Amino acid sequence: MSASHAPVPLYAFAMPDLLANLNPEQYAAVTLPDESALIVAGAGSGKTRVLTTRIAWLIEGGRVSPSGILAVTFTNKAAREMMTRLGAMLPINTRGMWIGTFHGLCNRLLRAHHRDAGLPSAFQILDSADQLSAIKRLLKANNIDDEKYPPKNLQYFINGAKEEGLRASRVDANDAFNRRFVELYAMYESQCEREGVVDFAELLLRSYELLDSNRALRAHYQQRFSHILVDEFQDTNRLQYAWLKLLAGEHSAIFAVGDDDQSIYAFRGANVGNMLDFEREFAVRHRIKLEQNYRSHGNILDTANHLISRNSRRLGKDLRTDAGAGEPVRVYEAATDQQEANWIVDEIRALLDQGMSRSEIAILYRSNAQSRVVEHALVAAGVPYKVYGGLRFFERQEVKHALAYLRLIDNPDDDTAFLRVVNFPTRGIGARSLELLSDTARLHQCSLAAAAPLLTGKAGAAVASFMRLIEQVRAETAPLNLPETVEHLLAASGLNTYYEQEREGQERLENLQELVNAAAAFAAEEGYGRDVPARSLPMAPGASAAPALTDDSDAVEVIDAGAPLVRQMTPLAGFLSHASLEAGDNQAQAGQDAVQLMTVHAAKGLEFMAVFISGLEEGLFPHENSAVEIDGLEEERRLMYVAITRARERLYLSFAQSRMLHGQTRYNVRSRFFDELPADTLKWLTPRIEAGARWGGARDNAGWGRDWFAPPSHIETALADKQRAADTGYRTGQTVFHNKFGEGTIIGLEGSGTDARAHVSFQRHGAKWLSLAVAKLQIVD
DNA sequence: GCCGGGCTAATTTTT
DNA sequence: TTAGCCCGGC
Repeated sequence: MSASHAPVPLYAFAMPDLLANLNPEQYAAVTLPDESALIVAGAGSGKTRVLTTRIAWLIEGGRVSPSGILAVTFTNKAAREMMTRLGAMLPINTRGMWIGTFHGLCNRLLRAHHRDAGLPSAFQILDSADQLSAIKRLLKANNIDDEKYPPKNLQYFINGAKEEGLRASRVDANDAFNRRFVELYAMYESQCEREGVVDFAELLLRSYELLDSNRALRAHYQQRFSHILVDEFQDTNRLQYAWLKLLAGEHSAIFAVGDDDQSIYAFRGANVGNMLDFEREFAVRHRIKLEQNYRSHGNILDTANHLISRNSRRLGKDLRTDAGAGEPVRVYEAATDQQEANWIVDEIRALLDQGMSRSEIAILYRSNAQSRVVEHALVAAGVPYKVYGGLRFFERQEVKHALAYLRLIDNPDDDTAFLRVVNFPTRGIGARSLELLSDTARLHQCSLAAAAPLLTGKAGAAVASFMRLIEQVRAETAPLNLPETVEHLLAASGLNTYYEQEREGQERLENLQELVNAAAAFAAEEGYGRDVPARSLPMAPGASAAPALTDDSDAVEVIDAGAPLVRQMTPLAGFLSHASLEAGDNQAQAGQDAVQLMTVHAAKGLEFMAVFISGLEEGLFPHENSAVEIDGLEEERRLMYVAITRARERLYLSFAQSRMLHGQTRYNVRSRFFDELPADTLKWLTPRIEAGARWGGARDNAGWGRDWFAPPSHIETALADKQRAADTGYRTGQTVFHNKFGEGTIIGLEGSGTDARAHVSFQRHGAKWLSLAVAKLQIVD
């Protein structure tokens, strides 16, 4: 019998320990009754601690068994952290618990119920790059002009639609261009279906639909997960919110933790509004604010509080600290970006001399391109540094090649994988042969692998020999465990030989060997014995195939009584999922103790003793593109807020009068954020010159962006006429022209009057929400 | 099939 | 400025 039916207190006597050292707000949050609650957790307020302690407290008090918990995060790192901390608090095995990322948990769900979800048992996950190449292939196969329908945009469009919960059949299409997009979306869906692959958004949407359409399954999970805990709630998109709501049902309690002031991912679909929707729709009675900050000194917090108070529509929050005021926030104005970089390096050297370690120092910037100057200065000064945001392990080409072979072994219909390695290493299968093959496949509506035997002639022979290779590797690896399978494949595929002969192949070879290690580590971590073949399900017969859950309640029991659901995956399928869902470390160089360089976005969730925020110039930070985005300036301000609150003791702000950008010297004005910071926490190292004095005339905050992107007057006039003509004058499906982003299609409209917004899918810039009052959109007929 | 020149575009990013 | 992509030539 599963533990879920008999929750038993584990260590009742340990409870005081668990709750010791919590401040009153934290305590209140952790010990809330069994109903939905919103925890507004400020930066550095012990958010993760509250989340994990809440879980521990629920389990310990016998309110729920570990299997009744579902805890969801956005990143694998956060999920791991939660499991580690929980494991330290309670003597339980956290591995079997449903703690993971949205995508990871959805993957688990779909593996367990792949049949009900309409997926093959060995379905594979496309990462963004795979998805893009699948889309390119789709366009090519159907002779579609990729100038007119850029693959990137189609990808954006498809993912955007999925994240709104919309299948192609339900997307609005009013003009020919838009209809074509929807049509391509539908074709993409059937291509994925045929190949047995799902993209990231599909994991979410598919599992949402699975629960939505299958009453028994839904009831089962709703009942099972009586407590759902969500981290970084402000980052959830609409589909994730809907998914949570569906899973919670009528009776489960959602413990949502988030910070509206740290919402910086609107551009990828995050909807802060989910916080208020949640309060309303779940009749939340408890909103608890965690405002006690354990990270930063007073001056730093005051600076952050003051800045963010400028934002409207906040839930409202002021961070406080028991630490003293500490050092003032130092501000430096440089003549050039190079001088700015040199100053930063000088200050860093002073900090290092004082004994601060390099890894406690971070240099933050708004966009990646800004790292170059700083890197130069660091190299010149001989200061070791680490840049975050490079290629990750599973994204390296040699690793992707190897994974493609593994995928083919598991699922030969995976055309993305097929095309990636059919001629790598080269085996004389050129573009001509592949064209023939893909024509054949299209004709028979089948995968490339399935079409291979139908191909005749020289091309047919070459492809057949490749298929024999795959077949042979498949047979040879049947008895092998996961790392052995990878090892064998590296040899049999010719990848090893290829990189051995390659002049600069040494590092790639090492990465391939590292892949074997990663496979071994994965197998060990998941508890697969060395004798478990990579493509077998180590379960009792009968339970190996996930029972199809229909409206038969007996079948539901089988799942609960069986082994953990993760075992519904073979080691290989699990490893491939792992590779797609967790691309690995995001750091370029490995260096031991190094100064940390990253974008502000990448710094979210981290903290450092000393933080430098560089490039604080109008157009850069706040970024000029944000000017035309809905609430763009407020999001930039939140971004600045996140940046400031990363610092524990030292905070340095800097900007440069001129900066090399896009090969040209740009002359910038200091960021408006300086005018929004409190004067008494700042210490100007260079003379502070009042805004406007240098450039003549005050800046117009209200018209953020208006001057910069004013379209030609004839467009403005035409637009004004149309706006006067009827309401906003826009409708979805219309093709519009934007002065900066070019042509796009309106895929959604919201609000009215000055608040009216349009969701526009641009051909070259992706989908953006634009304020109709600010952005000038010309209707193209 | 590979190399290199020319063209283009250049926020932020996890899964 | 520079990185990535495409196309043309060998």
